[in-house]
Amino acid sequence: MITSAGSARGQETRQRIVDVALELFREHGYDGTTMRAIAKEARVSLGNAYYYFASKDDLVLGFYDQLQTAHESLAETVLAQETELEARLRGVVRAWVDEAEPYKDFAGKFFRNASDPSSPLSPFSKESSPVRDSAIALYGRVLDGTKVSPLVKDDLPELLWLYAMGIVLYWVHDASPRTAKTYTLIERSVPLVVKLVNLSRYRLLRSAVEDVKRLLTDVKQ
Amino acid sequence: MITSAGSARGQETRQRIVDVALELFREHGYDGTTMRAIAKEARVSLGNAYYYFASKDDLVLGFYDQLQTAHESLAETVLAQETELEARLRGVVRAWVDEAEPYKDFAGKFFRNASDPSSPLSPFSKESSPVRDSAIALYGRVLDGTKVSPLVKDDLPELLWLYAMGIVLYWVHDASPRTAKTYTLIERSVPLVVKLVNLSRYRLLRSAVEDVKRLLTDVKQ
DNA sequence: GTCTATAGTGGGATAGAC
DNA sequence: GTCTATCCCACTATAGAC
Repeated sequence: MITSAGSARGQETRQRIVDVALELFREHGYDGTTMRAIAKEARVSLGNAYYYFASKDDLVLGFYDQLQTAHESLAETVLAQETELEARLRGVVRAWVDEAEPYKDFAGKFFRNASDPSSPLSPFSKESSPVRDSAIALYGRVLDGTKVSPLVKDDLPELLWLYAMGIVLYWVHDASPRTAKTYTLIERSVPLVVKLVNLSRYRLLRSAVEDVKRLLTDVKQ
Repeated sequence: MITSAGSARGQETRQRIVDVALELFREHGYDGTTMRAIAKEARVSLGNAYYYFASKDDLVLGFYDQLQTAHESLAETVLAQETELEARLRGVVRAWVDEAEPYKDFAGKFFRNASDPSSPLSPFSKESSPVRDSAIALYGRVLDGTKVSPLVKDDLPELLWLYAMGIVLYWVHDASPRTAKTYTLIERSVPLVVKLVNLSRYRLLRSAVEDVKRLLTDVKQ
């Protein structure tokens, strides 16, 4: 969330606006939905809608937030069942695609803004850092109970999140029926990622791993 | 360019609009530049500007086109001098960053366009735009005269281009002074990429290479 | 702090005459 | 190909109610 708590009534209004917005987005697309229509449908004044959301784009952050929460709870059921890194990672990434499916049609519009660095919607922006942090934390939990070289354990959550962002990027552009190709990509790439992670155990690759780690610290913004 | 030729006078008007737009974008940023201001400065009516460019974003595509051409010619001088894969790749990628530098402030807006799946310019879209093809071809020329395993030679141009897209993605979000961090990233990652390419020579990794190749063919849109 | 109502402004985009 | 006139809508401003 962007704003701090507020009263119960405020939270309710806020939620109602997000809900209505998502419904209308799904129905008429992002551009086809006006702030006036959202306000009307949510039974608030236009000004009041802007009281809660600084801009139309800002509403999308509410969507991110909701999606993240839904993903988290779906992911937890996966993590409760699976113990192998491969199954855990695949399950969690798949859960995101499952969860986001109904919004596929207008996700492109969001992503368009999200890839603008000056937009608060950018996954790398300051504004989305709470969402980002909890997403990264989720990929940290993917590693729970698995055997991972301590050499990379600290960096892995962020790297796995980055990998998942790559999947999202692909998904947004995936026009195959029911995004079948995205599922194929996950199926095929997760084992590769896991192999790579396991390789980091070997002495032989220690210097290469150190190289990558140094690259990351130097280059992290 | 998007539209076909048109008359000489039309081409002139069109070019004038692009030139003015780039100048104003650089001066006041993308959002700070209105279509009205562009039209006025280019001495055409607002409607006439829209005759040539379907949208404000569309104007940015003119910029992309111009940048691509400039990059290619700068890259050629690099390729004429260097013979080692590492130096060639580093030089070509650096050339892009050098060339794009003056436009850094509003380059994000361009990137936004490119990552819109519904945009024909989307670098990941099926209908390969000529610009994308010539960019990939450029990374093919990076390999000229270098020793690369025939197992990967066919896929490498596209993969190197993908790597370069990753650098661009980073650059767009890079807020360090004179994008120093992007240059660091190039400096550190190019050797890793080259090492990886050289590793593909070894029998030991043949199955892994085949895995990746199969992944690519299955997942290519 | 939450909300209404209303009246703007600015700028992207379009229609249709010439 | 070029214009003028207009539309639409995100967003702002303001003044006040509870």
